[in-house]
Amino acid sequence: MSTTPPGTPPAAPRRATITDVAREAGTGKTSISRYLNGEMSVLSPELRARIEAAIARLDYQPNQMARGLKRGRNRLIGMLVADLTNPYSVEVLQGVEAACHALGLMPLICHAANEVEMERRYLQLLTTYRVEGVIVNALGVREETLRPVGGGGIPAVLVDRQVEGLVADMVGLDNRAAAGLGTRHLLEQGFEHIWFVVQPFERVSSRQLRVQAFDHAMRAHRGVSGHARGHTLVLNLADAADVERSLAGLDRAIDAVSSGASDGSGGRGERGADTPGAPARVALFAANAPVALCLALHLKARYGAHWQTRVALLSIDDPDWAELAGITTIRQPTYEIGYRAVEFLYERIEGAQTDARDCLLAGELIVRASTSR
Amino acid sequence: MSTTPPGTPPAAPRRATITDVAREAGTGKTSISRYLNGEMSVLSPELRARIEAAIARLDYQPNQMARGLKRGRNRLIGMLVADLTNPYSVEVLQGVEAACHALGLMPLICHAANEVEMERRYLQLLTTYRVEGVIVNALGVREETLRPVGGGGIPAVLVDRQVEGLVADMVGLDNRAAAGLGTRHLLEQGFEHIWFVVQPFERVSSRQLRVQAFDHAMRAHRGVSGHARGHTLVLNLADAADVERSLAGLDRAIDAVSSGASDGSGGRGERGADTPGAPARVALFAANAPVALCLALHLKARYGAHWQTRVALLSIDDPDWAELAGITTIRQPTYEIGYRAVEFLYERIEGAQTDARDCLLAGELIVRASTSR
DNA sequence: CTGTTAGCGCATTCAT
DNA sequence: ATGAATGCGCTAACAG
Repeated sequence: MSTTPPGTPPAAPRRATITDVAREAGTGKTSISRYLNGEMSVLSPELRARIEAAIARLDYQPNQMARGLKRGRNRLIGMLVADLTNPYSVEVLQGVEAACHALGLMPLICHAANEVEMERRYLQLLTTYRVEGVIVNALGVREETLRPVGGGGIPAVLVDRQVEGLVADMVGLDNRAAAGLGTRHLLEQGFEHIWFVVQPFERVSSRQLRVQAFDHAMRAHRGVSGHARGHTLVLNLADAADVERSLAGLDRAIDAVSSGASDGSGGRGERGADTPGAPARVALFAANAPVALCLALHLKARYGAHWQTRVALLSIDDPDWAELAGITTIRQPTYEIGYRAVEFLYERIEGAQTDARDCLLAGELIVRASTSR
Repeated sequence: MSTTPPGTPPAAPRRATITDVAREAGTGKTSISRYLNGEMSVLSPELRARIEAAIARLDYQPNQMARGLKRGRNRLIGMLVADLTNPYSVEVLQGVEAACHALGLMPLICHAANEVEMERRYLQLLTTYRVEGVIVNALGVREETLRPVGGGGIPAVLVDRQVEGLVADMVGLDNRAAAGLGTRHLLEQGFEHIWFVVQPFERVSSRQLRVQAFDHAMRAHRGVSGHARGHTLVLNLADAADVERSLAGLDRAIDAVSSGASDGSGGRGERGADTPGAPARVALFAANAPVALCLALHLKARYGAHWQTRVALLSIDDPDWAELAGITTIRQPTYEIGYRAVEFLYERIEGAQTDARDCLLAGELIVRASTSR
């Protein structure tokens, strides 16, 4: 017969289709379809058994593409990630995956690698694959390139960053609260000069919010009791030259502060690692993990392994190496961010018509050695 | 007319189809299809212009699903990643993406989060979406669950790990060479006790190879001049209790070595951070970054910030924090691994019938403070 | 309960 | 050079 001998599955040259199964089971395609969609109550046990057998024999797997084409939904959602290199993104992803899993969705993950052009390309590609919705954590998307998405197009929810001009659900860290939390921590620790270091804003709303909140907290402090001073430094990590320039400036500024207080060892500071005479009074507040890493590497190069005794460091984001390096951080509820994003998206896919919602989740301060005096 | 007024694209409730475009352009669907497939030579400039206009007006985007259904290939490939948390994976991914981009493929990234069950699920899901091939970097897939794949099924290429019983292309680090390289480095540095620390083998061939190469290098050394001793420690990172137990054992062993040479402070070793009297003669060789991080964290907890003066650490994989922590590593050519994997896969998708090939790429030793004496 | 029919959006013969 | 017809694999009315 045409039945495949049990021991030797000669690797089907062509995947079986629903028609094959129908023939094999001696019935119509409809019944097969019904079986696939779990409409068991409407199938005689006898038929059902035959179908089951046929499916097994043919190792049949329904073609999702075809199903999608027919019913108009393919259970695919797009997940646009600006930078997978950032542990934050990976963690969010885990939440997304878990939620998708739970809701029967399949996330199509697109990694734009910090390239705005890539983001555009992927967004368009996702559209082309007719994803039912997208979760966007992008660097440079503008309202226009997201036009097909969001509004009248496919549902979208933003992660971490708002997109100007686009009304869509958003879920992310409560940036104001987080930056305030961090700033106050540094103030309480008695640091007198605090630099908030952040990447160029591009279109990333969260970066702006964090800076603003930092400024706000600094001002509030000055109003009360403080004399601490806050500064902002923009660091374009994508541009090595710019980074070097900016860090050199930062170094000079730090030297000025130090010399003004203890020894006058300004200039290029020849690894003053072993002179903890002048307790650190300057702190760096990194807006996210990549920035923090860049700063830490620089500080280590400049002050040696004991750089922590010279300048304090605090970072939003809590990468796994923070513990190892002993860096105080503000951990984001990444997993939950991802999970909620999918939930929001799902509601809209299912037709919910609510206004755009914002879901701001709180960060958690994790104090380590880098900010203790 | 039904033409949409230029200024107000009221957000198409339903995406335009090829039929819409045909109607809009006043022609048949065939011509549209030809236009989409770049068969320009066969279209009158006049018609071509009309089509272009219609497409623009309707913001038409061909439905990839439908195309795929028709022509039997959807340009989708699956990329199964065991653990995105491991920077190695993300880096490989970048290579994969670049190659896909160049070849007109769309990678469907699946993150199994170190769960064998997930791997099975995703593999089956990919099959269901009729991907044209898969790149597999999995933890526990067996030949059987990969049966539909590989052999007679869809093309597959393995990354980093071989799958027993499955004949498929493989690309990854030259593990033997890399482990040998690392071992010899430690030997040259004069370390006398070296522990190779690795996660449970599961079905991961690369882990076995690394251990073997380590043993081999140690034996070779003993044969010549050495008296250094090599040990192996299996660390199940997924099981906190096991980790604790194993590390405790390691601690005792290290203490034994130390006491045998200088002071006899065995036992629980109360943070001997400030007794650099006994130069480190023991080294830990981590089989990959997650293991290295685990070890580093433990050492730091036990010996304090100066743990590096007590025991050396070397790791395969070169995560970004290695530089910060000053850990010697063997960097894998991750990007290239990903790129090559896609190239291999593409060849097979295009019908190449070569035997299974192995592509072993060399690792690069990056010496940092953690292994200098 | 079960089978027949008619498309989903597109690429492809095959005519014209 | 162009269009009409057919079918990819599947679901969703409609009949029986």
